[in-house]
Amino acid sequence: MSNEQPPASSIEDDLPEQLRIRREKRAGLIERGIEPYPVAVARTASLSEIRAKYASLETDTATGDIQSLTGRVIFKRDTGKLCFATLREGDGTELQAMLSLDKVGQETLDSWKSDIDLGDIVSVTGEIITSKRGELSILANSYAMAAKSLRPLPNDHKPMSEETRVRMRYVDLIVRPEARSNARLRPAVMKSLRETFSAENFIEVETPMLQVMHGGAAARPFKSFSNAYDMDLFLRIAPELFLKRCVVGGIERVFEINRNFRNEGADSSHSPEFAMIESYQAYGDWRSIADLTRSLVQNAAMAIAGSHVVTHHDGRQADLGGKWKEISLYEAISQGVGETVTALTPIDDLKKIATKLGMKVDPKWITGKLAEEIFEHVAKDQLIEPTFVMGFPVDTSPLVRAHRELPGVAEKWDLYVDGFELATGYSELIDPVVQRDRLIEQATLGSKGDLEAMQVDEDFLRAMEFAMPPTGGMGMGVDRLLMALTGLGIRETILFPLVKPEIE
RNA sequence: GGGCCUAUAGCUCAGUCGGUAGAGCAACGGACUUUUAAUCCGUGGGUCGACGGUUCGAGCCCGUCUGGGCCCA
Repeated sequence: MSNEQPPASSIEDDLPEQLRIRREKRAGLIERGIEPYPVAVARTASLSEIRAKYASLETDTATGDIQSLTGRVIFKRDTGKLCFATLREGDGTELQAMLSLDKVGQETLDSWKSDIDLGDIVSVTGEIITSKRGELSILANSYAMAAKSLRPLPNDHKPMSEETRVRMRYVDLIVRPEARSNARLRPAVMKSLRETFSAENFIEVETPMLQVMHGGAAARPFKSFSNAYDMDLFLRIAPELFLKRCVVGGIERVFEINRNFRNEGADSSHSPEFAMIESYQAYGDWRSIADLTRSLVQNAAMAIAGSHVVTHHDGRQADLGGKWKEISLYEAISQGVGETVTALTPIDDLKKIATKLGMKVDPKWITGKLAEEIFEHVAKDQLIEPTFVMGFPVDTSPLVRAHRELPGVAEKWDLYVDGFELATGYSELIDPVVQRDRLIEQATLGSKGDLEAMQVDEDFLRAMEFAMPPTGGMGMGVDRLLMALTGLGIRETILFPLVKPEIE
């Protein structure tokens, strides 16, 4: 509780007109003994319950059913002796309230007109009727303020700018139907994912987000500090190394859905914090885990769209059904550049190809990284329908086992949908000696200035030395799954994306 | 990292050639017992993102910075 408040006058003087007037109305209510924020108001049913109960009531009908309903006032039409208002509740259901002089009396009608503003939350008690125009309504005997809004709602007829929507999602949720449905889409997808995992006997675990070592992906971490332990801690960039410890311990089918943090740029498909699914299946491999991934995506589509064909917010349809296309990374590169490229193609040849394509080549890129960049340059945009890109370079995949036939290639796929990377999957590297060599190689890159390189996690290696069974593993971005299902940008799939503070 | 666009009333946006700041919704006052983006009459509301410059004069031209968006790498 704060006792120190600046003098009320200094606040009020600076406020814009509409905010000042609403604060004055709040003060006026208190002065007249009316609580603008009561501890409780009458409510006997939700608006949607009333809508369902009287789904087909004839025009100009009185039901005799007395109810107390609550909602936010989003439209107000005051006439001399009969006032109309539209109430809206959280899921977007609306119902009309009517206040007539002969039911509520002059005093109540006047207070309704002067005290109630757009945005206020009210409780109305009265009979459920239909108006002469057929609108299902509650004809008030009385009303009560449930909560006074001190800020005016934005114009309900013009969409808010993208920035305002993100900065004030609470207002976005009040005024924009799509914001409400998007907010409910995500939990529906999460539920579906967990059901799919459960049906396949996968167990959900939670592993550390604050980590002593960061690992499991190529990314720059957020760094923090523990006062109690007097040491640096990192926000995790991936849960991979802990989930593999689970598999060593005998949790043969394991998954985690939780937040990762990467200290990198933000754009329409990257957020500094993002939800990620990771899953490991003992005695599986990159193909079995690809099947699981497809089930997860297709079941999620079914859960929210009732079909494997999903309709994006702009009306475009995307077919996520059936068995998905597979292409080989190096074949795609070869086709894209018009000459044969394999994992054994020397880096100097790759550099020539990249230069010919007009790409800017970072001299720090290793051979595999350059091949991946060339792939993204020539093929990425064409991967609209779901496509598994199979066989990534082994030198950029330090946690993946080598391909059982192709030299220089790892048993790793990336799943592309709509031109972006949705998921990745491996046959996991389980030889602890090879794993150590790979991590030491990474640490060497790190010491040469590769900020995304992995660290040598000795405890992880010790776990591996206790023997991990042959395993398939996958990771999929939840926000990106939402993007693939809806066509929305990442900032629309996340309820409260990071925004820089407003300047005062 | 580079380029382009953008910031004006509570919200969404106009603002011509550099010459007193505009609209719709919202607000305020009034009329109206079947409205539903109600209607009609009237009124008020602005640090034009911030700082600097050019100019007799800047929302507008120039520079720097900040926020937002898009494209490229």
